[in-house]
Amino acid sequence: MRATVKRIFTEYLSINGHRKTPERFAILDTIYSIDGHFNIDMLYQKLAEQEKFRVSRATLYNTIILLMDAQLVMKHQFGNSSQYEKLYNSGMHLHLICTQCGKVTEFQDDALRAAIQDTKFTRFTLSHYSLYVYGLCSKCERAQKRKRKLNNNINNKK
Amino acid sequence: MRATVKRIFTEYLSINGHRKTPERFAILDTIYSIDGHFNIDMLYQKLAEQEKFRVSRATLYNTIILLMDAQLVMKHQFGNSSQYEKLYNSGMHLHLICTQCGKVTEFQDDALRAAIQDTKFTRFTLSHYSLYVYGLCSKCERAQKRKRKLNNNINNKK
DNA sequence: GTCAGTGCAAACTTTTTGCAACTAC
DNA sequence: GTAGTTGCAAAAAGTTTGCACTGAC
Repeated sequence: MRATVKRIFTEYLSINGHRKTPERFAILDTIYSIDGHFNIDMLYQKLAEQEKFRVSRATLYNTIILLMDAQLVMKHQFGNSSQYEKLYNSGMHLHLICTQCGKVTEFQDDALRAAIQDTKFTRFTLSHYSLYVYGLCSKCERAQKRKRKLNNNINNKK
Repeated sequence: MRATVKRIFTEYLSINGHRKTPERFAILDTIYSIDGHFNIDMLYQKLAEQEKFRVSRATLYNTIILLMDAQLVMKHQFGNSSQYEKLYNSGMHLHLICTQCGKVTEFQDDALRAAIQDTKFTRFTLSHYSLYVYGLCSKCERAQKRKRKLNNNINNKK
């Protein structure tokens, strides 16, 4: 897996006339060692601790742009800071987001995946996708119900 | 439509013990006069020109949070600044995003919409959703092909 | 040797926060 | 009258940019 994405990235850099710097490969490798979402800060810290490399934030931003262009990384923006995710061989882009507590969960659903993949677009070539389903997680749903009941009682008494 | 969302918002404010300030209703009304996406800056300017109200950005951010909680507005984050969109009676949350030029297009597909709506989630209550399909628009696809051909020629000559 | 790429810090943009003034209740 | 809201300005958070230095080609 890591070897494969490294090859893809090398090829991408060659074709587009970019240099093959050690920083770029260290970043790619670190990204593919992370499961799930990460942001620039997490990536910065992970690189700082596990690798010998000290890579600046500016370089992280630069490299992420290349990796997105090479279809090796995708960007999400749930919260305040952008979240990224490895893209190669990773089908997990269906998200449940609780509008109350903000918790993000990934889920699997083959029927849904097929429906998206099979959709025909006019004048557009699909490369990848991401679905965000908003609603209430079970915890917040229960809290909401309690709250409503409480407010109804107050309003009825008025 | 505007009257309906105003009623929903009024109810929401009552139930949650928030005040019914003129600023809040002016913001709601302006949002529902906008078609498609908008960001805080656009909303600020629109309010400044069309309404008598001068509403600060802080108030816009505060109110948007209430409107999201009341399920009247949803938030996207494509580019740098957050984009928002009215949510009531609006089914257009399927987006095509060109990874090259960044163009965002909304599209309709009833089969896809049904597939999403019919998906059963465990311990999660769907309220709304948003699908982002990434790829190349026809313009950038053509540009990409030209570029690849050019690079192949260069590499072959080497 | 050359120029793309890097690190650093400053600049910029967007969003959040603190506080005094205001007003819906 | 009294909290919840607002406006303003300052602060914070995230990202981009300018510039001198470095190293891949």
